[in-house]
Amino acid sequence: MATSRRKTAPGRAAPETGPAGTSAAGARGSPWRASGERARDRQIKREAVIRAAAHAFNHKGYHNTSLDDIAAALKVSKPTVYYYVSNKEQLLFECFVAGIEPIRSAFRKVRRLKASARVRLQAVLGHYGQAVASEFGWCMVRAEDQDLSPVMSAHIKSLKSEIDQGIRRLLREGVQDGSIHPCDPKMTAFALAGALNWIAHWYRENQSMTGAQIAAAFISVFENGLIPRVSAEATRRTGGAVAGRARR
Amino acid sequence: MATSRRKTAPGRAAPETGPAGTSAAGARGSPWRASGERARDRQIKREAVIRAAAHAFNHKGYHNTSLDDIAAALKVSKPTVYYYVSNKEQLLFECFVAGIEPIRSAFRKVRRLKASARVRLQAVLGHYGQAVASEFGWCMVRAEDQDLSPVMSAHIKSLKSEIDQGIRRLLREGVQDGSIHPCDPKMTAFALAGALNWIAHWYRENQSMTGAQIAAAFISVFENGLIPRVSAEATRRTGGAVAGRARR
DNA sequence: TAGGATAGCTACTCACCAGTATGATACAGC
DNA sequence: GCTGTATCATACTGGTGAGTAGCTATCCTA
Repeated sequence: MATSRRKTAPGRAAPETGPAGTSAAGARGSPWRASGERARDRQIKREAVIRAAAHAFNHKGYHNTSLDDIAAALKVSKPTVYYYVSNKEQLLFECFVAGIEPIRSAFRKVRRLKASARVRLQAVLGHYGQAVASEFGWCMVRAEDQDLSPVMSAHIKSLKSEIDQGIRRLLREGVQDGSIHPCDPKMTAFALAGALNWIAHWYRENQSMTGAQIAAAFISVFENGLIPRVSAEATRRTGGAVAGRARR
Repeated sequence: MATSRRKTAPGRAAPETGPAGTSAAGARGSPWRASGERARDRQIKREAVIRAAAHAFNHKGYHNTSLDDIAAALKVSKPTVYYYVSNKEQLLFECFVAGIEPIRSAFRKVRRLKASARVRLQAVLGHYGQAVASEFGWCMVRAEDQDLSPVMSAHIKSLKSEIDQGIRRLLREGVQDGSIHPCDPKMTAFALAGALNWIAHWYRENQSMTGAQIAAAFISVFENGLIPRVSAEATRRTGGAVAGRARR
């Protein structure tokens, strides 16, 4: 607790979150090429550290993973890990960001689509499910406020909220354009996200289904609902643009 | 790791799981009444310990809660806590059991019902949701294999699996009796349980909705599905016993 | 009223682990 | 070859927290 923030190494201002966009000087044969290569090397190694951390957190949990474990997995020593990230918390945060980024990008992509809200939601949920089933899914889903400093916690909360609000918006739009059955957007968003988030608890690689397949199966459940449909096929084929005045 | 199990106090053979069944001699005015009262006292205190642990785990997480914290909350010292439970892991396990028991009991109750499988499932899920939103919900849902010894882990897994299988069975029965839309029972059970489990992540007491209300809202989402229903009301009123031959 | 069980406390031990001080090596640029 | 910076290791510190040793007090039974 009490967030013992350190002075983040005086010299090189740590790259922090950003993907350190190839720090100028590309690799076009210039005399600086070597230094550019170094920077790229560093970035690659940094990502390896984050990936190793995600893997370890995934399998043993955040608290049961020591930085020595992560270092050992990379066959380096602990200070080497600290050379690439400033502390354990930041490591979790980076994993979180790596996990959530694909979802944010899915929202952006979908925004350009000219389909019914339900179809757009479907696309987003598909990416969501895949992200949760990815290596970073666990970190994304399980990054607990409890384990993080207030600053990190707030940052993560806002990112999560962004996703939540995006889903709610699609739901509202769907109810309006008649492609989604009238519902409470808040509760429905919680139910959808919850089901998908939970994948991180039981899914492990090498399972019989891929993340995409699971997401598809879940979406089918969400869309149809438990109550039998008199004519599921017919309703399906209308592509969502059905009469939206279902009840009163 | 490596489970540094200690030798579990030689003297008093810890009560372990059993509810310490009122050690003979009831409480019917006999000279042993006092001792019976003592046993009851002990049981009450033990339950208070478990409840305090659940509360602390709930708010701060398992790893961020020390037994000193729990002791402090009860205004006793740490060894006193150890007087009632043998270790921290067992504490988590007891919380888990307390959380999952209502769900098991819901299955038992429902078994006697003479309704369609969907209605029975609905009842189970209602209790499930309420259990997850209870004080023990967090412990039930978040008891991680990673944090427990292999024995505990196996025990918990089997209890969880029992619930999962129960839901799948109701789904299969529902598809057969026509009260549930044809679906993959495994994936559907994962989706349903996942959505409900996730409640433990966001729900806190003093929220605007009660556990029962949330469960009801979720069930409505599950039942209707996202695709609009041509005649939701009509389908609803049939109480589930609709023509089961929806699609081939 | 002695003796044993019950219930609780203070004050420890011991292991683990995040994070660091310090120094060694490799390599780039001069 | 010389100097500064990047990269990594060994070996430490300091704090935290699970679990315990051993003592005290109280209550029950004989």
